[in-house]
Amino acid sequence: MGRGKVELKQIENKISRQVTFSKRRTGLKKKAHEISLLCDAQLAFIIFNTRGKLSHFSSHSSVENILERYERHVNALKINGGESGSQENYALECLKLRSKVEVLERNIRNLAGNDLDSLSLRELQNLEHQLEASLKRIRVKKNNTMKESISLLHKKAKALQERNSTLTKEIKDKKTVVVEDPDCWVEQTLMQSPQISLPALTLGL
Amino acid sequence: MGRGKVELKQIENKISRQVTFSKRRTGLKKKAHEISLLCDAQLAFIIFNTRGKLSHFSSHSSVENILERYERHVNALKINGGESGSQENYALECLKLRSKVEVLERNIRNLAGNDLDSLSLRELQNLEHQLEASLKRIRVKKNNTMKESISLLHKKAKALQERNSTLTKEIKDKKTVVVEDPDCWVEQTLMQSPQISLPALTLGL
DNA sequence: AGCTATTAATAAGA
DNA sequence: TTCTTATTAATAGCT
Repeated sequence: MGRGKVELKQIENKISRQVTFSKRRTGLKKKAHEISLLCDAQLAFIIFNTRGKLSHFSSHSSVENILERYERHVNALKINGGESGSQENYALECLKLRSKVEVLERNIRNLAGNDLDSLSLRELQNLEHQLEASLKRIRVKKNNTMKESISLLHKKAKALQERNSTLTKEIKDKKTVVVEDPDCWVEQTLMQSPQISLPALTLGL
Repeated sequence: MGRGKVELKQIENKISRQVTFSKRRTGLKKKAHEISLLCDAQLAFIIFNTRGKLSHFSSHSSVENILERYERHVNALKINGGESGSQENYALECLKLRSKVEVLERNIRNLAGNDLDSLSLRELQNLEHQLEASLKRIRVKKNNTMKESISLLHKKAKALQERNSTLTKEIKDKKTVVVEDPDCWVEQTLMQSPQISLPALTLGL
């Protein structure tokens, strides 16, 4: 919707990227506002531009309120057994969790082949072997998934083909009957036609 | 944009409200995705429908990451003078960190080729491609590290060999002296011996 | 879920 | 940024 189509990739020119950002952000806010009104939905969105400048929008209350609701929602899924945790424990847990997050994030970066400078040769080799093993497992899983799909589709195809032959045969039979009773033929044909007009092999995935 | 204009107020009919919600939510996600791609922006949005059902979308990392970034941003704005809120903030941060840890751990398990059952075929393929790319990078890094080690060792070896020749030559010189002064020879030899008895090529690693 | 007549968003240009 | 306008995209109302 503009003077031409746009490719879905980063706009090279910095100025037009900024202009587009500004325009589309306005559009996004408008749409967000509309859906919240029309459909009685609560929403928040947060957006950082390339340079890290923040904009945000929320339908009803503050962004914070909605984020809190979000957190509650996400955390409600967990059984969250121990209510025993007092205030001090939260502070302590925070510290632990922060360092845990740091470690996990570094692991993930390494698994993605980034931030490798700090690793020794041995660690690099371990990483390599680990990824090779992962890849193997993932490929096995993928192949199994694909095989399952395929055999399912084969079964489906077969069933449909059988149904097809049955129907074809039925048609022949009806025709034979017809020769003996023209009125009946017309009636039968009309009734059958929707089914006859192709139980096309819908092999959807 | 539809068969007619719509008034900006809650849609009375429950069914059409739901349908509109679903359609517009899709549109909103699409637009969000587009702006994030076109303008290199990071964004997250969170939306609850009338009945409190949650949907969310985020451009790059997880919603959690962007929320965290948001919190950091907002907190940086506040002078954060009052320590009053700190206790509650810890509790809130804990909740966020816990869910973040959960997300990260799931990512790591997937990267290790575990817990793949919940993934679609497409997700499996993405994972496969990601790991292939990682592996490539890691191998490049490993090779570079090895090459560096090797050239370093070559240099070291060369230096040691040179030192070796120097020492060998020195010994010969001493022997010549020795013939003229046996006492001196013994003393010198004893002093030199630790070095002579092989500056064995300690090619570390 | 699809299908289109319509309206709305927006790219390019000023 | 803001306005204009030619075009493309989203979607309201129906099936």
